[in-house]
Amino acid sequence: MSQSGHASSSRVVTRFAPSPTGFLHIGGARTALFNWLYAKSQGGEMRLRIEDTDRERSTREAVDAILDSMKWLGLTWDGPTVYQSERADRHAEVANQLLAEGKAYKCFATPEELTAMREEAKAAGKPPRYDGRWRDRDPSEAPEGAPFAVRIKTPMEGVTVVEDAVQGTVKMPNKDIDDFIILRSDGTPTYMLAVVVDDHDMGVTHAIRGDDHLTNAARQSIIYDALGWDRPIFAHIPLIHGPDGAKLSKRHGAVGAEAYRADGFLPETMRNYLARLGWAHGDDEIFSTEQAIEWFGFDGMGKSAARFDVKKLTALNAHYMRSMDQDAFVSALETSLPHLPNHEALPTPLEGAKKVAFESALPGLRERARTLVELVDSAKFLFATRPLAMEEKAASLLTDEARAHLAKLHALYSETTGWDAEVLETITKTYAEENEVKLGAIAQPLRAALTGSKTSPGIYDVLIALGRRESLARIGDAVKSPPHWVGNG
RNA sequence: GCGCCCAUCGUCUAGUGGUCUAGGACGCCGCCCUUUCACGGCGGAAACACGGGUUCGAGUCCCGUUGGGCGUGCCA
Repeated sequence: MSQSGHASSSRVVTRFAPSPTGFLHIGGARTALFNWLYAKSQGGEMRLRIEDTDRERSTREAVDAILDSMKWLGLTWDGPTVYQSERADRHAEVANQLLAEGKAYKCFATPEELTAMREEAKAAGKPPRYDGRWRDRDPSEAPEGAPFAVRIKTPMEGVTVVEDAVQGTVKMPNKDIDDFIILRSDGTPTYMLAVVVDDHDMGVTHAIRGDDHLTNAARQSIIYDALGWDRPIFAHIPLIHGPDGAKLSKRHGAVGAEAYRADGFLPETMRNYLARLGWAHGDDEIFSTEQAIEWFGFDGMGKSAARFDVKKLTALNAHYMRSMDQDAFVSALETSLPHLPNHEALPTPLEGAKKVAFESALPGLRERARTLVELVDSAKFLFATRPLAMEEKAASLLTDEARAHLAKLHALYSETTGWDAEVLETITKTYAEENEVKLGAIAQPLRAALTGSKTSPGIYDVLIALGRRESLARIGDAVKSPPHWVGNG
């Protein structure tokens, strides 16, 4: 194991260190994004470390889910994935070193003792901290073979100062930090020790994480100091809260990143939205990932918690839905499709005439859908089989009068040899003018006949996407049958 | 309880002592465009938590109050 001191190189190394106890939390996704953006912006690298020292709660499924979500979001990491649990020997080694140097000590207090200690302190109106009862006691006073945990000796006086890239100078009185455990009685490390040792050994130069860790930074600094190691630069970013300002939790809706994929949001949207939450580059709202990398820095970070706003996320997604180039969009759709609840609405594999129809309608569909889920819903009419199921409001458009118009239009459309938007528009508008009816009085029933719905892309686009044969057949259906039977179907 | 952090429209934010009668975005309302729905365009309502200082001058600096968050585990 490399002991080679702190990084003397100027290469930036950030890291994302989730604990695998569930899916990738949306807050975690943003932490990962910031670490990634900063590493990229500095020409450095981001490492990934799975903090699975709590064997009880860590699962393989959770690890897979987290990696899967990161991949979806396009957040790549450098080097091997480090599993903290595999480094237990190294952690114990460091704890023993501290023990040997007299900077840590064995504590033989039992869990019951500790609980009692806390309750007494609480009852007396004092802070519930470990009282240091074994700090200066000789281990020989403990019962033979009694289990012990290793605690670090926190300075009794003074303050521990953390220079934070986001929060500024933060001072914690040492009297308020107790002698916390670094090695459990079963010989495994606690989070506090493992983080310090791993960040050091991995050459991490910047620890960018949620500000729920801000007070931990002081504790970790005490370990760094005891070891004589340089601390990384800490950057504690504000947390994401729910719409009500409280900690983001299940009751606010989706908290897992993968849920947003299932809801039809694009990775581009997520990166842009998450980056904008707690960080800003002037008034820029919509920016590419490349721009974010170029602009990213701690000076753009805010200090206060931001509330997660699905409405704004949706609006941003709508933007990317219609502005991405077609190839990138199709690729994103294919990636997300299996995760969408309504994915069965699209034929798989999508090929031949269906593929042609879909791609033909796609620009018009994208313009109107805010999410991939909405897009898939709106594409259903393309693949519907005749006779079309019809929404009630659409059926009501097909009055006898409207159907009479459609019959004549059907005849006109049948006569034409070309089947392109220009020709169809000319025929339709000419018909409307000659018969002195508003275009809407024709276009709307036509839309109903073709899509079974009151809303759709432009009517000529629909005609084109459906093709001559299917379009004429659907119009014919509407002409032949009174609409009410369809609505009751 | 104790410690730490935070505080501009409903929400995300711009703002680094004078150009702020506070700007942008989402959302909301109205109008226009229009074959539907969207898109787009135009306009509108909407904020410096409160109280003291410092200063010629404070959204911007300091202190306090209030409110919110985090931490206080042999969880991470």
